[in-house]
Amino acid sequence: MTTYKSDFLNILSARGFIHQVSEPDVLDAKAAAGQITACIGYDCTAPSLHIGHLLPTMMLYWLQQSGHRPIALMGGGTTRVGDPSGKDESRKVLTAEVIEENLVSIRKTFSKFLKFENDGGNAIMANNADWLNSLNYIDFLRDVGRHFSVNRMLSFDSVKMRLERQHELSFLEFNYMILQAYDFVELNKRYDCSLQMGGSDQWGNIVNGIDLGRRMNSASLYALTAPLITTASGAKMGKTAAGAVWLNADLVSPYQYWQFWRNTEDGDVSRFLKLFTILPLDEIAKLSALQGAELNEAKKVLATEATALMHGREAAEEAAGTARKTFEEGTFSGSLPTIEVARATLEQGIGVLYAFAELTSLVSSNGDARRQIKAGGLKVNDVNVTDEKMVLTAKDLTVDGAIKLSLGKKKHVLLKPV
RNA sequence: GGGAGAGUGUCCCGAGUGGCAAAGGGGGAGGACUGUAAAUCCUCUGGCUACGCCUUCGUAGGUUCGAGUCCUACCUCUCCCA
Repeated sequence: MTTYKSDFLNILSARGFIHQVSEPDVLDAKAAAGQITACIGYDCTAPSLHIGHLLPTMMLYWLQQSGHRPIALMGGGTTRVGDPSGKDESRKVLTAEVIEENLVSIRKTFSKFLKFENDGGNAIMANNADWLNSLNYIDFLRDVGRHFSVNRMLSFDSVKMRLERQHELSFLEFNYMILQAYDFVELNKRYDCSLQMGGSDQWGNIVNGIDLGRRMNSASLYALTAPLITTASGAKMGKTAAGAVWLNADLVSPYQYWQFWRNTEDGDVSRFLKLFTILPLDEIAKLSALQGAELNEAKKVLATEATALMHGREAAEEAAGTARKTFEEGTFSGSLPTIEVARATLEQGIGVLYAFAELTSLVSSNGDARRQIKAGGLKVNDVNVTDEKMVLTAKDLTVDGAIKLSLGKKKHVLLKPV
């Protein structure tokens, strides 16, 4: 591991955030000498960030913690274009309204990690729509476009992949890298931002910005990218059956979020503790030394710490408690996901198929419910369902006044009469 | 505008060229084994009021006892030429 002079790079390096850095020595000296300003760009393609955004966001966190100034750049303008990097299909063009809604929804997430001015900090929230939307085409081509060589743009991976696989790459998307490069230069002008960070797939885009800055303003800009995180078994991180692991609590509850981290593979625990929690490294070292089944303790710490960072300490403890009761004590906690049913409906009796497929959506259809029953995957109050004609009534209410429906070992929903 | 090719089970990739919901893989789900892990093994992965019925191969028609497959028109995409 390289040793740096600046706290910032030392922390990132020690915790495993660094994949590539341009001119590491120069950047290090600059960060050691005084405050630097760095930015990370975020798409507004969805109403919430997901786990994949967490890594770059943690870099902004450490940046601020080590005395520098972070900029969260919202892609209100660039999202209207669409980044072709890493995608072999054109993205649907989003309307300005949707982008604006997404932007507002995403914004809240950053205040969990960064202190903005209204919160006594120095972090900046920028939106590239502020300068991109009003660009004049001809002026832009003359000022910025002339610095780009199409020959070189064609050689970038994001472009090459589309061409090689004979997929369409629209001129709109082809311009994305120019806009992102321009963003960097603009942030440099406005806020003296000299470093852009991002995932490893952003390297090409960021380097373009560095070149453009040098040509337009003789500015010295730097790039730092984080490694692409895959799980120990090689899968891309952050996808579950239900889709992406979102950061907004209304899309993925703190309990589900906690579960996501709890189910981390053994081989990832140490790495994830360093990347996704802010625990001191010596403590992480201790946790990582645990072997075999004891590693589960480390996973719980990982889950609770990561959840606390995102959803607050209280929600994290509650999720941990719910998990403990559900998995270790065999009882259940009222904070499991709950579906309410009218008491009268329950009095009349509810078919199991209906309960699982319609009420709780644990399974996707009656047919799916039947299959799961056959496979022994459905449980009512921890007892396997064997008869698909079984009817749930008030008699099935436990002492806690609810019926616990389970799919497999991990997914539980409470049915509560009201 | 001219020429060539592609669109299949609504998660993805992909066989299928007149006859059974349509091979195979990935991904996913459940079970077994475990530690709420990984690996491995087994099962499943269109819908329903279910020994039957309905819906599905880009869209709309047509030929046929029968169409993913043949014909016609159209849509979308890719490549080459202009």
